[in-house]
Amino acid sequence: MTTVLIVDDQPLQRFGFRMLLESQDDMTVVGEAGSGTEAVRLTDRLRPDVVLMDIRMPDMDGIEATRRIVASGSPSRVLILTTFDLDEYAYAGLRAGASGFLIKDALPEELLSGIRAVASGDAVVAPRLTRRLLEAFADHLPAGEYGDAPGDPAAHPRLSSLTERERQILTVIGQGWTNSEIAARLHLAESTVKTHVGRILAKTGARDRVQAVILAYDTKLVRPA
Amino acid sequence: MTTVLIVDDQPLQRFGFRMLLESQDDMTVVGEAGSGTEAVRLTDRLRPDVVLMDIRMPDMDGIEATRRIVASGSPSRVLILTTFDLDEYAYAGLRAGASGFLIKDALPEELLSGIRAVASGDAVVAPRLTRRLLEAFADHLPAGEYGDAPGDPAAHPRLSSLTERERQILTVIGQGWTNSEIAARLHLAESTVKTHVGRILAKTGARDRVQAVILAYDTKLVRPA
DNA sequence: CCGGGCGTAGTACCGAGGTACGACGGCGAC
DNA sequence: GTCGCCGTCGTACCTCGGTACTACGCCCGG
Repeated sequence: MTTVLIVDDQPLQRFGFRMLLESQDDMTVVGEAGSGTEAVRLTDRLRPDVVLMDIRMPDMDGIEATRRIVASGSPSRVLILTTFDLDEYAYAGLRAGASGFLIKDALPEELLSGIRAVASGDAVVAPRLTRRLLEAFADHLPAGEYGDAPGDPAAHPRLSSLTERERQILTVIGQGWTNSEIAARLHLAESTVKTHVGRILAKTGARDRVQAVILAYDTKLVRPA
Repeated sequence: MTTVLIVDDQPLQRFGFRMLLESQDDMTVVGEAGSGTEAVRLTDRLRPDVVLMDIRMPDMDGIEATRRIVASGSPSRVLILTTFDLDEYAYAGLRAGASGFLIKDALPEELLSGIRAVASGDAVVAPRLTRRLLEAFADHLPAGEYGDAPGDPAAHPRLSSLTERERQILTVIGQGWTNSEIAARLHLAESTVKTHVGRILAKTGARDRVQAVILAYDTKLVRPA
């Protein structure tokens, strides 16, 4: 039986979670907390398998509460659950030692399987966040036996307004391709490529493709050979 | 409709995946590949939304194939799927630019939802791996600045034939300056700058200043901001 | 002294790159 | 439905970059 502590400042929200969890015969809600300080205190006392932690709370937010719970050496694992998919939250939450990070728009089944995964010692991150986390932390991944890789786009402020397609075009610009080469290899008209390039320059503030290349390197969109 | 390319050296395995995917009315298998080289070729030709990539294959493994697909600027996203949950594989695969990494013991539903997540631009990692990845993140987050070895750019073979002046010009090219800017700031005529640039391109084999910029970064003549 | 590398400078030419439009189909949000 | 974003394609125009070739003064080494 997986024991869960629900932490959220909204009673209605807690109620919904409780109903969902109690409907599962392998889970039980052992307590509820409405603030960070209460969460820390109850976790220490109840020692639940999983703490379902909201972020935005009065008194002490979920990140800080997570940090204290983890730092206390508690065996309880923290699964952060929030309305917001802001990167900083995920970043901070995981740094604080959370075992997972899900967004509240997740399907009920996803939440349940997430809780089970966390309870069994695994970890989960909402797919929407996983992508950005990987991008942000690809640099810091330990090198495997396969050596260096060309890495992947980084979520960088100057690139944030680019569409997926534009980021892709910028990548190949960074690899030194001419417009006509880009057109040929991506099966596009050169005029289309020019349109994309123009928009990339406008959005990033780069003056020409040379500065776009520099930007691509600086943001680690492309990497030195 | 999500288009998928199945890459696995075992025909029986491919058959199983095909059956599973084709049973979904929002997915279609557009091709199969039995090796890494074939995977790269077919991805370029078929441009599937998702490439379901096995790791252990003859000829070229899935990691290298992933690296090439991503480096080519392809819009296709790679979801690595393997029997082994070895960390190095996950690290290498994600560093290679994969959008996801699942283990073959996953439930069919998990595979399907993973494919959908990846197709929609998100990313997924098997929970069993997620935990260790997060630990790796945590370890490497505070680290940050571990600089590269000094390395004298001048020693690089492609730069060795450049004169001091040419290396200087190449450096400022690498900083994004136009010919006229270089002329103004170095108190030269633009024609002189053009002469230098032309010689630099000839000596280094770079086709244009864009490739010269890339060369400057690759040889560490200039470094990311 | 003279050859040769180097840095400087010029002219002429042309193609690639970038700008400024306009246009259209698809698709998701409202 | 309708609006707006995205990706696509087109035309026209002009600038910048790169090539080709020539030329001159400097300094060093033979």
